[in-house]
Amino acid sequence: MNTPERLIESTRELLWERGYVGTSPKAILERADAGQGSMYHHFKGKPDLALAAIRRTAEEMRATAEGVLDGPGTPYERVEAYLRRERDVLRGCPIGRLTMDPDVIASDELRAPVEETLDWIRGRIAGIVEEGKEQGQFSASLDGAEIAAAVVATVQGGYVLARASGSPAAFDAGVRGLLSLLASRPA
Amino acid sequence: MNTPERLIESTRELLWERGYVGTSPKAILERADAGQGSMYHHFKGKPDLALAAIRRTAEEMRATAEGVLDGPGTPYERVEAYLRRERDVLRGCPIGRLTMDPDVIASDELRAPVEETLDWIRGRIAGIVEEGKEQGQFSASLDGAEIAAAVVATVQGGYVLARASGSPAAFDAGVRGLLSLLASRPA
DNA sequence: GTCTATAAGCGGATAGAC
DNA sequence: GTCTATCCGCTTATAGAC
Repeated sequence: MNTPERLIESTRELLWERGYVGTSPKAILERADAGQGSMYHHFKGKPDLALAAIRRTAEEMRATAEGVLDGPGTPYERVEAYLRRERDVLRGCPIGRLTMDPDVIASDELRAPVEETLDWIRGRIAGIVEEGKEQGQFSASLDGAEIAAAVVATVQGGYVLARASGSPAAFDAGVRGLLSLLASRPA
Repeated sequence: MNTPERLIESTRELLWERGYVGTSPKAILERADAGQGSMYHHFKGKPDLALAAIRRTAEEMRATAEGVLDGPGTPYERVEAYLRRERDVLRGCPIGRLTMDPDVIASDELRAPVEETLDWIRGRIAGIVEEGKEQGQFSASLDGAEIAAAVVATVQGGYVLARASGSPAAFDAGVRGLLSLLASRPA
């Protein structure tokens, strides 16, 4: 792996573990086994490197989500597959965690990939729910976009509960709870 | 307000805005209009002051939640009141955001009030859902603890979605989505 | 209790040699 | 492209005067 590549990968790891504010260029350089000069040669600075890292993580996450949402099965099964997909729960969401980073939120450029990724997933799930409504699997009274927001929020909030308690159990409980609601056919 | 009080309040504000990693003693002192000496006289250091601040915020949050969950109405209405309660959505949850802070999660002492608060709210809602099951308002097939996890996760994740998009709309959508599922009586 | 002084190291970056 | 040197301000304290 070449130097810019190692820098981006190290930054991705550190952003995931410690967030933007908690990640220093020095820590990145150590992990990438690169020198100061290399970093400032390939990138304008910390925000520029972080942007490259965030964009890549966003792209990867979108691909992973699409891989699950595009799978076979009924609309319910595809949403279920998204919710139950294997996750490193205690590490949290590498994209969602950035929303708690004041410097990321303060920068339109850094926030953009975060917003786009979460918006895209919500839109994708909303479409699947609408499909399910047409097929009669979901009640016509449901709103696709609202259900999608609840689904994605349950995942993002599940990470919060899991990290608070130091165990993935709460994440799994939330997912099961939401699925039990989604599965009950309305009268 | 006396000095220790001002220090705690300033720390609470900064932890909410910038998290633990993003909050420096210097910033606290400036906001509290206190000197270095005062802070180290009243507190052992940053972690000690942060602990006092987190404990107070946790206590306050629990009281606020209890105020809503203890209110009048059916179980559904009380859960709805919790979900719809007025919130400064774009500021995020002052307790939940701490779970994304590496130094908070790394410290059992700092994490404890976070865990206890979220656990307590989940337990409280779980009880209300079980009440609703007894009264036939909720399906007997639902699990109180799982629904509670989904409810709290939707709130916590709603903050993430809202902050990502820079608008409270996604938070509200998630809440409405969950409520629509909760309201549909199963066949 | 509060103030000022002092300190070792980090954060984020620039400059110029190689 | 990468390295070392250098920079200034911040971080997180400690020490001791008042």
